[in-house]
Parts: sequence; structure tokens; C-alpha cells
Amino acid sequence: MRIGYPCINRSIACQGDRTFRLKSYSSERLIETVQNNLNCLEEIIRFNAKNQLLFFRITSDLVPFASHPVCNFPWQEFFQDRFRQIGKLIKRNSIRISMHPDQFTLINSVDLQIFEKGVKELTYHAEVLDLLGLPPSAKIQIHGGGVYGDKNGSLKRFVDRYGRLPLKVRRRLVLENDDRSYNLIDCLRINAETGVPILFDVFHHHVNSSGERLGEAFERFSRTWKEEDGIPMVDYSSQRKGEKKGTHAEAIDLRNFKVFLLETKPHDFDVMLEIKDKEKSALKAVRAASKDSRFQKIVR
DNA sequence: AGGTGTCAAGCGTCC
DNA sequence: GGACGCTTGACACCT
Repeated sequence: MRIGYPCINRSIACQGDRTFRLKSYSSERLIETVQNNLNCLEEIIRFNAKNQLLFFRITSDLVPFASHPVCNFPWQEFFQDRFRQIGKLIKRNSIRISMHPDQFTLINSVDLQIFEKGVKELTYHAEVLDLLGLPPSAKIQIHGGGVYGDKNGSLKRFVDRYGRLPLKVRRRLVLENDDRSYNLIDCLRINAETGVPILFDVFHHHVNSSGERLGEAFERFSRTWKEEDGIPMVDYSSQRKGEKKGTHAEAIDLRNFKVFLLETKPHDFDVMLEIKDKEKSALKAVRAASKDSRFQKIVR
């Protein structure tokens, strides 16, 4: 078990998810921004390694506009040495990496152009992980996409489009249950047709449940991860009290987290804490899990 | 320098 | 049929 947090670290001065407006796009601006973002990524990785935070989600803003037609700069070649260096640092410290393209990226849209834009965006994510030299256990997570008033048809369209994705995307793609459209059962149906591993979001399963208890859910999605995919990834967050359903909590509730650790035994997995105060809560979770045998397997 | 409106992208929901 | 939420924050332009 590794414990981690997504995209940004507020404890260090370096801010590595910098971007800019489309209107101010230029190659110079891109180079400057990516240089900064890579430098900060390296600092975050060092911070994480030092603090036993061995799971990290790299921001999709690492290379702004990478999949946009405006970007004709060969950032892949230009930054390849830098990527390779940082990748070595990641591997040396046994850190697991994921990425999560945002809600605009979906492969089952009825509009083919949206699918094609999605493929470009997914390809960009795959290229980042490839340039870092990471194995296929470094994953890219997306949701099922739209329903368009016909879930069966839309689910089938996902399956069909999945088969048309470039191999470099497919070997890393995993499907996450979301908080309104595609619950765990829907995702498992897609898995049965495609073999895509299911990344389990504990909070989404609570908000948009298909009824399984936690133990049963873990039984089922864990089996969708093959040897080369690594151990399953899990997203964990909790409800912010007094806010509307689905709002992420400000800080981790350690009592709930410990119950979660107990309830999920004996399954091993890597857990991403989607909590607003990011690395602060992740550090608390590391302490809470420090006596758990699953956690000790990685951290020696 | 400080204030503030607005930001690449798609979907679903609410009015 | 248009505005808004989706993890909001920070960019960019204005004064």
C-alpha cells in the first residue's frame, strides 16, 4: 500500500501546475512554463520520497495546451532529458504515478470530434508517462463519460471506442466509477467487454452506489487488475460536513480512515487521498497507516 | 500595485 | 435554451 495525494503540494514554495491563457500562447511561454512545472515536479517528488508519500498524481497542466491545435512545439524532444531524469528519481524511490485528465476528456461522446480530441488528450498523458520511462502500472484514469439518455448504448460506444485507442493509451487506461453516471456495476460491465482495470473511488461509490458493501466491492474491482497493471488504485475522500452531497472534505477524518483500513483487509492497493489540504492530510494518513502490514510492505 | 472578471475543452441538472 | 457546477485558483487586463 502506498498513500498519496493529487497534483499540488502547498508545503513547498514551488508551484508546479502553472498555466496561462490561450490568448497568450507562444513557444517561449510554453517552454518557460514547462521548465518551471518540471522543476517543481522534481521538488515534489523529493518531498514525497522523504515523507513516505509514494503515490502521486501528476497534474494535467504539466504541459499546457499540449493536445490543443495551437501547440506545434515539439516539447517531447525538447524536454526528453529532463523527463528521463525525473523518471529515474521516481523509480529509484518506488513511487507510483497516476494522471487524471479532466471532465472534458471522454471517449464515448456521440460526437466523433469530441472523441478525437479526447484521444489527443489521452495521448498527451501517455507521452508524459512514457517520457518519464514509467512501466504500464503508471495509469491514466478517466470516467465512463456521458449517458445521452441511453446508458446501454453509451456503454457499448465506450467499448467500441476503447478498441480504437492507440496502444500507448490503452496499456495505461483505467476506468473510475463516477459520482453520477457510471457506478461500479456499470464499470464492471465495461471491464467484462474490454478488460480495462477499474479504479475504485470510495466516495463516489457512496454517493452513486450500485449497492455493494465495501468488502464485496474490493473483491470485485481488485480482480480487474492484471499483473502488469500493478496493485489496484483507489481514490479516497470524504464528505465535507454541512455542504451538499459530493463536496470533498477540507481535511482527512482519521477515525473514518482507520475504519476504512480495517474494512478493506486483506486487500492491498494504492490509495490517493482526494482531500482539499492535499499533502497535509496525506502525511496524517501515512502516520495512521504506519503500523498496517500492507503499508510496511513498500516502506522499509 | 491592487482589484476583479474570466478562463480550452463536455456533460448533466436546474431554472 | 441558457447558466451553472464540476477540487477553485490564478491569469490577465484594468485602473
